[in-house]
Amino acid sequence: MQESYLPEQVERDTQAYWEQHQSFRAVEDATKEKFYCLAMFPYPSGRLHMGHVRNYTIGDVISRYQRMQGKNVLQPMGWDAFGLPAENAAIQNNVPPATWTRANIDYMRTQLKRLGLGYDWSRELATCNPEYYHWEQWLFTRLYKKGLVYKKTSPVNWCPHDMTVLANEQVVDGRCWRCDTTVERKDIPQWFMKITAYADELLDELDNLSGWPEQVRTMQRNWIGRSAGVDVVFTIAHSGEPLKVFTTRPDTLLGVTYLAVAPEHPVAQRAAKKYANVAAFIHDCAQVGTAEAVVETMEKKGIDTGLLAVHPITGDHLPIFIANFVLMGYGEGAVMSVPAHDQRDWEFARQYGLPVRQVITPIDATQVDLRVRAFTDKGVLIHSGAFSGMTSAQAFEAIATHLQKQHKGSKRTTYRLRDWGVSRQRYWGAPIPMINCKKCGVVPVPDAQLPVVLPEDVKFDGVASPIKKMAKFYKTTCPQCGGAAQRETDTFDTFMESSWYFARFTGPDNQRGMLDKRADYWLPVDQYIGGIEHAILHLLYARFYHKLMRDVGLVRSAEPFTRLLTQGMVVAPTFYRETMDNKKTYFGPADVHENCDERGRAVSAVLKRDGDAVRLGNIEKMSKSKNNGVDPQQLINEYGADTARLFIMFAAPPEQSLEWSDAGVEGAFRFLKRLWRIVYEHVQAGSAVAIQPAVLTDKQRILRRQTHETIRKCTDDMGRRFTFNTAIAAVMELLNAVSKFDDDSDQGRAVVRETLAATVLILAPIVPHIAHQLWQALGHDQPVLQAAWPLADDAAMVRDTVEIAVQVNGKLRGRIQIASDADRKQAETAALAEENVKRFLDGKAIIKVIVVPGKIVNIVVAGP
RNA sequence: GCCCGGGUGGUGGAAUUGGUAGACACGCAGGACUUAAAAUCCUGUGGAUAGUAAUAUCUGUACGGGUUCAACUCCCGUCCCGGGUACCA
Repeated sequence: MQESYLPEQVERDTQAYWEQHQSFRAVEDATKEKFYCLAMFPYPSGRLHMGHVRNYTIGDVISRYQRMQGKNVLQPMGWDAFGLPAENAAIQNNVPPATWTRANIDYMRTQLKRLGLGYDWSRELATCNPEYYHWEQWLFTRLYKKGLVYKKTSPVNWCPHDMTVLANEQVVDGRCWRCDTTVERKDIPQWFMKITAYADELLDELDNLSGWPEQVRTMQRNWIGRSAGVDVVFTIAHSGEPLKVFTTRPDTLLGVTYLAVAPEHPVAQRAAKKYANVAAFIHDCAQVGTAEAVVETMEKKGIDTGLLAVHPITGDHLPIFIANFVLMGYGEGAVMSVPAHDQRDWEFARQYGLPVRQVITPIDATQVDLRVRAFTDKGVLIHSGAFSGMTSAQAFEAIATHLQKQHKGSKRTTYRLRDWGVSRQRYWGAPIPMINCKKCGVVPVPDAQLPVVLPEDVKFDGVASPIKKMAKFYKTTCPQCGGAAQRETDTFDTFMESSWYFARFTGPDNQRGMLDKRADYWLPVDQYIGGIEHAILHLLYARFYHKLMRDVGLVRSAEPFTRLLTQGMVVAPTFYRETMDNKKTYFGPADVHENCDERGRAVSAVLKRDGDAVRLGNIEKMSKSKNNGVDPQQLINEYGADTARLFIMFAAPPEQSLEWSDAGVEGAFRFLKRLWRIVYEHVQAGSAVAIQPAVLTDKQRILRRQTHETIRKCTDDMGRRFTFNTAIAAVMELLNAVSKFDDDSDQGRAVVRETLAATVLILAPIVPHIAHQLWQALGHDQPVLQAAWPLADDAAMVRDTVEIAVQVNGKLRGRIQIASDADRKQAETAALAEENVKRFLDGKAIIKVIVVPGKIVNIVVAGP
């Protein structure tokens, strides 16, 4: 054993050992309990950042911990390789997205290997490979035949200057990020998957996902947003045409004072033909992107169409407005407005001088002032004819029934969840396997012609997808009639690939099918780990996809991920400069020098390169687009992978977001050096005998007790709570105790040997390289990788006395030592006898005494 | 706007079921070792007051209220920060 800790050498040797022994190769074995541990695969952006290090270290720690519990562990890794950044790089640097992406993968793979992550690399996959997306295309054509896939028009962000579709990220303050042109909404035909057909199951199954954080389940519930409501049919005066709206508050129907329709609604279009100002308003409404956050925060505007609607119950004539916040395609594209009982309607009515008609009054009959705001709670109906006096709940049923009888409405369950639009007008994605034939219409590509391979040798001569102009790609023959036909040139949303990769890892070499029986050995994933930013979209799509695969007979389970750990983001400051045309250029934290105030907060910053000021942005998740990722490479080069892993795990519990700072890395490194030295000095002094518990001295017993208490705590922290930071802290305390323990006797050394062995075993999942070496040094023939997790011995943890706190009126006044088996009476007597406590009881009447065994005694006295 | 989180010393964080706030670590200060430095080791470290000191008292978990014998923890309200918001992944 080396005297000093040389991480580079330790890590090189250990990794060579793993490589040589194929230590992480996962093999299906029906006789062993399996554990499939998966961390969300990365987008190959170029280099790892600290968020990756955190994500993959957590996964590796859990994998290694489970392995020490005797499980047959699968931990794979792959690449979410399609996506927008590759196209941006292609446009900027004139390099094909495939080339750029594969180079990034190669570099990032070496970085992951350097971190010592125990992956079964034989299962590696990249979603941009035809062998992968082949099966996604295959499934899509199956779903088309099942009626779960359809085409409809839907709005996109359109840049009229670049003549291209923009992602929401490419729209900055309503303008194109490249040319600063105001973005427009434009309707184009796109493919959709019927996720709403699974809405009930996706919602109801959340109740059974007990291994998921409640927070994530709540977010998904709200996102799916099942609500009961009523379709209400108004009619347009004069023409008598129906105008359907949906409401979750039919009890307020008698309070409707106007209707509002989307600018794209046929009623609005008709009014536009008649009135120039209406046409201008509609044109105005389209000058905004499609993002919900933008639509919901923009100024609410409307215009009167001049048309009137007839109320289905009262027959009143109500104005029909066009409103910029009503969206075509969500629901009916038209809403009924009840200013008295909906805050947005109230504000709109006030702005345009529309009447406010109260029809609900609070149950407790308190006064409501509708001049101040809308009253949005449920209550009792007034001014509602035959329905007056009913509660909101009663009126819901009564009004729905009434409308149904009159054929003017019916009850309906709706979802906030919308069908999944999977078409992208981009190049770097999996081609949608559909053919458009003039004669036969849409025809799916037959199985024998799959995969539809994306041409990789392309040049970007503009910003548009090159395959849209590539006849070689899109010209084809119709599989049905044999005539000339065109391929779909749109590609899939990249969420398609990430929705089933977890399943493909069970058999990535399968050339004949999407999945095989290995899937049912490994699935579902026992532990999934990834950023909280994926709480809704990715995790919901993956759940949906899993059910789709189940329903075509590929898997048996209903849900893909049994337990979910959502790690908090690693966030970092952003720095940018703004040009005259509002374009922002972001600079990495490594290229910037921050000036801090006396409290350590950054107040200004300059670019190191030129010394000129840059602006401070928000502190955000590390990302390519904001250029605020911190590359772990320097850290690893300087201190080694174990220090990097230990530091990131010690910095905070995994679910908490973490503002990046490398202050404290030294501490992690110091700890490993200390551990190495203590083990070195211990083994240099010779071997150790077996512990004889009966003959131990008090000090020996105390150290041994702390060892076993630490094992117990760390087992809970690492196996159940996932609070690796507190497990590490407990091990640090244990090591502090060992260095204070000065006893060279045989039994003294035996106790130290046991403590050091436990320390190495507990740390093995976190710092596997140093643990591998130290385990050998402590005299074990088997590698630590094959060692079992240590067991806490109850007999070693027995305590004779415990310290408990004594409070008077809830304030701490003293501490007492009492026998650990003392009863309440004994604890109370001891507490009352404590000197400082007696001072506070002096001359006061004791009202009661609360005893919490093993914790606290609180004496409640009268008076001040 | 809406949905979901978070806010504790100079810093990262601990307090697991309502029961001793600040474990562990960083930083800082002082000391030991050294010709010196690095490394290492030891001691102290929320704020205030009193005391030579041991120690004691008051105060303190974003802010304002409340429940309770007892609140970082539960409830109501406010502010600030982060994530998502369906084409960033």
